[in-house]
Amino acid sequence: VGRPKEPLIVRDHVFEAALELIDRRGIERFSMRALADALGVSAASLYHHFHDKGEILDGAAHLALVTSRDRGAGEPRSPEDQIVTIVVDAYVALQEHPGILPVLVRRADREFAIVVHGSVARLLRQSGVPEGLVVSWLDILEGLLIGTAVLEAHTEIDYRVEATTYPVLHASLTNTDQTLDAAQRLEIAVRALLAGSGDRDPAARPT
Amino acid sequence: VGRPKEPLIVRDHVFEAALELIDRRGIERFSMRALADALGVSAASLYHHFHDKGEILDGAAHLALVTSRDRGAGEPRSPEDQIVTIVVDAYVALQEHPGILPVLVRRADREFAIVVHGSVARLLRQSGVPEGLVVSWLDILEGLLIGTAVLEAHTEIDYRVEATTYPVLHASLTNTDQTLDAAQRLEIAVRALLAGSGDRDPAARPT
DNA sequence: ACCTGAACACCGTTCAAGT
DNA sequence: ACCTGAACACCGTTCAAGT
Repeated sequence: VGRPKEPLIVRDHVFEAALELIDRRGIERFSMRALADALGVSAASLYHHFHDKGEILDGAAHLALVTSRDRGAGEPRSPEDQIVTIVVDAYVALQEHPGILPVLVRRADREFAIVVHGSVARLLRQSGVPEGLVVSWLDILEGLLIGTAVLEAHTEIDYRVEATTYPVLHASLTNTDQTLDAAQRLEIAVRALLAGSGDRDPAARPT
Repeated sequence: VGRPKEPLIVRDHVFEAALELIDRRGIERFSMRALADALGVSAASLYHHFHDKGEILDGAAHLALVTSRDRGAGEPRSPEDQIVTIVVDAYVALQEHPGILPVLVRRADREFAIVVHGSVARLLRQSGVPEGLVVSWLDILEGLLIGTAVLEAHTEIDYRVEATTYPVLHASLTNTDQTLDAAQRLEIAVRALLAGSGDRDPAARPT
């Protein structure tokens, strides 16, 4: 055909279509041709708007992360509570787009991270983490967040455990009354980490 | 040609060659043809020994994880110290094969995990974690481990942070005297988690 | 400037044919 | 039983050609 009056391809629409496709059919079946089909254009024309496939994946990943909700602006809360809320919210956002996880694992999205890091850094300081360790604790929290999302995206653990060889593990797997889901685990892990984060500089920590 | 007297393809050799190739040139450039070339056979013949590419990737991932060292059998140590050693050792093993990480993210290797889980489960019990929460704490530790490895495999953070918008983060990024490397972060994170893991059942925890 | 069909060099996998 | 070359249906990307 040829050049239309209005461009057929809009960057943001492409990212949305890509994320939608990845969420619905998985990253494995996502291809430039499949995306082009969904958009009603040819695969070749996508290269007029994007450098390569990676740029589209980055955009879709960014989109998945940015749609994090913003609850908890209610009553004043402790810095620890606020950090927990931020981390758990980010986890929920990740969880809603499990297909995009492999992309995040290979291509970090630092543009997103900076917003979260900015506020969490301040909260960490408030809760008594010394300035020189703030970045390290940010990395710890981010690692826990990503790892939790990655593990949860796997199919459930279903390994056979012999009671005689691994008695404790076997008993624990059988005793599932108190088992926590991923969001609950993340919350108590973050609380435990924050409780331990002040240990190195107790004087800076009120209470 | 035809059938040789001795089989040309041995499963374990294939896994070794695959891991070596992935470590050296990255998962992106790893293909059945490249692997076959390295082995001096044809790509088609690999399908006589493996169901598909995924089976080979699983074997390579398993190989990478199994080569975890076994230090620390020296003087008797606290359960916490032993857990720290196991987790950090597993991290080091992961770190030595960063190319295989994307494979681990998509395909969990539970056969490996069970060995680690068996001993860590026992140690968690010893350090005061109630039976019903052992599996949850195993998941937390595993999430932290995987997330730390994933984050570290990325190129370093190099984002621009404006001092006026994010004063605390900016100051912390500038103050790098105390910054910890990934293994150090993992160690203090695991210690903080273990310290917090007993809180729910303090009676079970001896001092 | 923007989009297209056709082509290039790949890829995982299958299969008839060889010994 | 084990290995092969050739083929199939894909893939990301490029490019001359169209308007």
